[in-house]
Amino acid sequence: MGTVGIKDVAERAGVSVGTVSNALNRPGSVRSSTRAKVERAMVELGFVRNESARQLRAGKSRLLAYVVPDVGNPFFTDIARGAEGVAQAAGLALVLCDADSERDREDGFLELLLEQRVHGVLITPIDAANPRLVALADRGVPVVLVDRVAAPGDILCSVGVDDVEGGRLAAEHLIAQGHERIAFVGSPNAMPQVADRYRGAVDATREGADGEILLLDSQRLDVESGRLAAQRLLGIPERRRPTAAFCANDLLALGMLQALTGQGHVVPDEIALVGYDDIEFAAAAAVPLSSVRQPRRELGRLAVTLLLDDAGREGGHQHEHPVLRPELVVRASSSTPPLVALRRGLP
Amino acid sequence: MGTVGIKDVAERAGVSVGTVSNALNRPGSVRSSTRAKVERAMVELGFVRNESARQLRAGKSRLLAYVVPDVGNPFFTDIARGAEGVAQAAGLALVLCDADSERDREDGFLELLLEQRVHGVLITPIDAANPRLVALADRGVPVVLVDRVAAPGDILCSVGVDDVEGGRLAAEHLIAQGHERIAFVGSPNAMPQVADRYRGAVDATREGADGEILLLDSQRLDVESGRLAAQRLLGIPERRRPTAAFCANDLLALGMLQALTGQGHVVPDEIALVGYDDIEFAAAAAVPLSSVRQPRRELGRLAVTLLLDDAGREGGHQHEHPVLRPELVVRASSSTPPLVALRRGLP
DNA sequence: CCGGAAAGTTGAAACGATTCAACTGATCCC
DNA sequence: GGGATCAGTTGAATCGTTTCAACTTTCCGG
Repeated sequence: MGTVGIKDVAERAGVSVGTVSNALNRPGSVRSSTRAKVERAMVELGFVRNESARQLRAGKSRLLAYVVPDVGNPFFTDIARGAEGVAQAAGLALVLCDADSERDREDGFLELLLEQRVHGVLITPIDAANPRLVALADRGVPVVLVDRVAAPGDILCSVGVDDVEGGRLAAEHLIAQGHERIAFVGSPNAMPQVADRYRGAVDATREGADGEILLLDSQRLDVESGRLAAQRLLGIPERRRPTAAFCANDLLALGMLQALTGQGHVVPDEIALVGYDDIEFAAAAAVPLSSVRQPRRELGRLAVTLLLDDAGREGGHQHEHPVLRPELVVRASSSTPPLVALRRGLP
Repeated sequence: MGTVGIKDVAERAGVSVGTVSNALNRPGSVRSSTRAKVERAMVELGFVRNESARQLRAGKSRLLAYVVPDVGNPFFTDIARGAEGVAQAAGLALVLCDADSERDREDGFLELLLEQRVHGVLITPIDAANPRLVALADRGVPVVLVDRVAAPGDILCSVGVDDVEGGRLAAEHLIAQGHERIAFVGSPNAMPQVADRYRGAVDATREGADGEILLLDSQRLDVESGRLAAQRLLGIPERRRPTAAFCANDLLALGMLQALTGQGHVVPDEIALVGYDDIEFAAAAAVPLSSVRQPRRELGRLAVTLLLDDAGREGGHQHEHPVLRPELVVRASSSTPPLVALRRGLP
């Protein structure tokens, strides 16, 4: 009574295996009375199609994978949500692979996915220069880099958000609120995304003329690092201390917020904060956090769309690199209250 | 130049396909000089094993899936982290499937996983009575229910946390802090986990004699619902208003915290808060949140361990239903400050 | 240097679904 | 009635790997 195959169904229904297969894949081409017989047999025997066998013949599976560096970060799960919708509409299932910030895991997944002959791979790579990515593409598995602005030599599709613009938006906003000394919290050297945000902020202060940016380097982008950054900020003598901080992501900003208010400093009066990503918890903070919102779901949707296009064409697929625009969401953490504004001589 | 198969490798290396397969799966049984030849051929041709074909023969894949109701909830991703470790050690890869709280999606994934003949399925089901779960197990796919305390008729493995105990811990703590009117925020009717937490809290007040519980029903367990619950709480005349709220999860508690402080109410002086799950953002809130911590990673590890045990035995596998103990983490949101304690006549 | 055990290698037969050219009957029209 | 057409149906070949009984080679003690 091992497993029920198409053959058992055929026998039971008194037809050939070809007919069962047709009933399954091209129902229209089978006389309805026959189809009924087959369907009944399938139910009676509890038949479940063996996807491995189908794949073996088809050469491709119906799985789409999104390899993320950290499933714990709501930013990525939101992208996944967006991607899932489009994937499902195309008859593909999206599964998530969590590399947990480890290259080895990421490599392990890529290897597995290649062996599985998955339909396609979305990935926010720990290192976009990983040769496995190109190897995958060479073997005919469409790959799309997610949350990545194309670099010159890129030969893969990618979707990204204009982080320079995002950094600029945040800094311009803070300057408009009257801040002249602004801290940037993050690690521009570790991640290109962060480098861009930093650059955008620096550009804005250059143009604004009377702003300056202080870099508070923070290797990791998590809540704990935010708390530490707050300590360092408070260690600066008050005369020279920045009156605002722009954080490379919301986790950092939340950490700072906690440390600052925990020590009696009022946000935004003493120190204004702007985060990045606009995760759900940003709005839910005790002092709702201003943040640069990335169109996450759109990013996911777009990524799958590109991937399907790539998979669709035979060979000649032009790789694309769309870049979306971020948007500043202003909340209490950076809205200068009237009194403070007056003190700073703002309109 | 289509795809490179084991046959091409065999030809190139001047051996038979059987030998290539052996070199791949039982390297010890192949003379090392032969193995070297084979390996070289594989590299030269860029051979990648076709997992579908292997599966077809083996009857089972090396994929483990965890079907979650909501990847956006850090609680589940932490469980996944725990699970991943054990899975990897066993040579299996764990993928996440996000049902997004929709039954149809969940069903879709289960169907797919069955067709893929996955090695096993972990699931935190939207509805544990879903017949597909048992169907899966009947077809020989090990299934483990996660975050589920076994109900009498259960014929699947499960791992859970004692939510009655968790509810009790939270309520006892609040009572010890001098609170006599306590609100429970959540939807005991929709989810058994929440029902248990509620029951534990009610039990505690019964025994504590001078406590009482007010149920603030909230269908969903997200931040937005928490904000709404806060409104309803504040709508109660102050004389009769609870002085503490125990929320069915941290998202609710964070929502309440935001709404309360946003309207000038001081937590914990006026209203104390306790959440559930102890997600990372709980500690990072502006008023750090007390919460009942569930051993999430341990839950994940245990689930995979059970699953592997189930998969290992031939037929006679005793289903197990371990239940772990939660732990209360007290932070500022429910620590009665000295002055208030004095007013309430506490030691 | 022989016999036999051990080690290494071979190749054909699975695994289960899909495909497709060939076949079978109907149906229709002149 | 004969030929053409068409809708359904058939079953053998195929996908790429694993398995395993049979075979060959190597090794060793006597």
